[in-house]
This record gives sequence, structure tokens and C-alpha cells, in this order.
Amino acid sequence: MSKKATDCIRVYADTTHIEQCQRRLVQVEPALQSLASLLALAGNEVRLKILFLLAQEQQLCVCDIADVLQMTVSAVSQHLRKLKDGGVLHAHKVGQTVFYALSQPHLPVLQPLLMGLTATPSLQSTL
Amino acid sequence: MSKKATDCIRVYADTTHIEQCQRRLVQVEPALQSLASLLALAGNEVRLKILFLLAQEQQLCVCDIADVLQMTVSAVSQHLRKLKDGGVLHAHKVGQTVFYALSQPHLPVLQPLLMGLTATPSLQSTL
DNA sequence: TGCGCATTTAAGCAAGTGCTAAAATAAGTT
DNA sequence: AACTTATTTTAGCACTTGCTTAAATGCGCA
Repeated sequence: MSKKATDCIRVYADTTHIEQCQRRLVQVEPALQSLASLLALAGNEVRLKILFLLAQEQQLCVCDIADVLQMTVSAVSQHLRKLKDGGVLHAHKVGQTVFYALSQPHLPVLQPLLMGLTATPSLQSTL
Repeated sequence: MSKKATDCIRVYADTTHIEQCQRRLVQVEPALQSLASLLALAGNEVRLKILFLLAQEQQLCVCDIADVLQMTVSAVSQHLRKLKDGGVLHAHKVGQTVFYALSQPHLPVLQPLLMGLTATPSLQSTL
């Protein structure tokens, strides 16, 4: 009980234990994958800002977001597409303007993260 | 009340409102930045697996993780370094082996995410 | 129908990421 | 000191990311 697939050859390698870990990992794999891609989306400063804004404003159009973030409409649009493709946002068109809003599926994960931002216990500069 | 910095020229541009959004954003900026980098770290499938494993096993050495994930020790080590640099993990050496474990600072954010993985309400294949 | 505004898409590019392979540290054993 | 094991570091490379610029699409209005 000590031989292993990879190149580490320590004596204490507990194959049973390792296989147990692997099984648990396999079990959560699909959930873990989808969580990873959600976090990857939110793990970009610009996109996290967009999510934060939408958590506060219910809905915003590409234009507004570009104004707030002082970024190109094109750049913002490309971020919005990623977020939409990831199921984090949904879009609805009103005339020629497209409004984006947070969509339900991933909200349980995202909400607490975004709430945590406003609940900063220190550093109230405008108080 | 309708002119804007960027290239979108819609009539309804509410400068006051936009500036309000910007102010709120500035206010949370530091917290948002650090959250973004934490999520970027966790938003990688391999690293999220590592975090998941460490949430279950308290501590593991590079070797063990490499075995479980069936990856090169070197590749794992590089991920661990990023996690450590980001303050998500801390390391302590026992002989020549280095044990990694989740570190407190970011736990409040990470724990719920990792817990969510095991609490999958559907798909119990081994039941 | 033709023009204007909101948005998307496409191409290109600089920078970043994640792996491999090989060499460098570091620590225990003999 | 020489040898082994655990880990880190380095360089290199394929691949991805996020922006810019320019062209396309979509839709409303005169």
C-alpha cells in the first residue's frame, strides 16, 4: 500500500485515502465545473462591477454601464455577452436599447458575494 | 442634462444617476477588487478542486494533491503558489514535505461556496 | 426609403494563463 | 559527503483573455 500513479514516491501514500478523495471529487464534478465557470465570470473586475451595478439597479442598458464604467460600449458589450452566455444575466430589448438584468439561476451564489461588498464595516469616507 | 463622456448619446442619459452609480462603485472598489481576485483564483477548475479537497481534508501535501488530481507535482505546486499568494492557503513544512491548508481570511466567502457543492439535492448515484 | 442611434460582431494584438520539461533548493538518510 | 525524496523555480510554448478599431446589424423615425 504505497505505490502511486504520478511521480511522488513518499512512503506514506495511502492509496485508499487518495481514491476516496478522487471518488468524492468525481461526485461533485459537474457542480464544481459549473461553479468554477461562474466564479471565473465573476472573477474579473469589470464583470464583477457590472454584476454589482445590476444588483443595485435592477436593470441597465449597455450604454449606461459603459458610461458608469467609463469604458467603450463595445468592450462592455463583450463582457455582457459572456455573462449572458454563462446564464448570469438575461437581456430584453425595449426599442433599440437592450436592458440587462441579473437572472435567477445563479443568484443564490452571487447575491451573498455582492451583498458582502456594501456591508463593509470599515472605511466610510462619506460619513 | 444628457451629455456624456463616452460615445453613447441617448436622450435619457441621466448624468446624476450615472454619477451616483460611479460613487457607489468607488466606495466599494477596494473590497470589490479583492473579491474579484479571490474569485479569479477560485474560478479555475483545478484550483477549485484543490480548495474543495482542503475543505474536506484539513491539510494535504503537494504530493497528495497531485495524486488525487492526477497531475504533475510541478503543475499543482504552481497552483498552490497562486493560492498562497492570494492568501487563500497557508503552508507549513514538516520535514521535507509541505502541508497546505485553507487559511482564515477568505474562509467566510469560500466556505459557503464549497459547502454548496456537497449539498447537491439531486443526482445521488451511490445511493 | 434613408438616416441616426444602440448594440453586436469581427479582426487583430498585447498581455496573461497553465502546462511541460528540466534544473535548482531543501531536507532526511546512509 | 553522497544519495534520495519533496518541492519549487525557470524557460518555453500553446492557448485564452480583454481591449481597440472598424464594419455590420437592428430598430425607430422623418
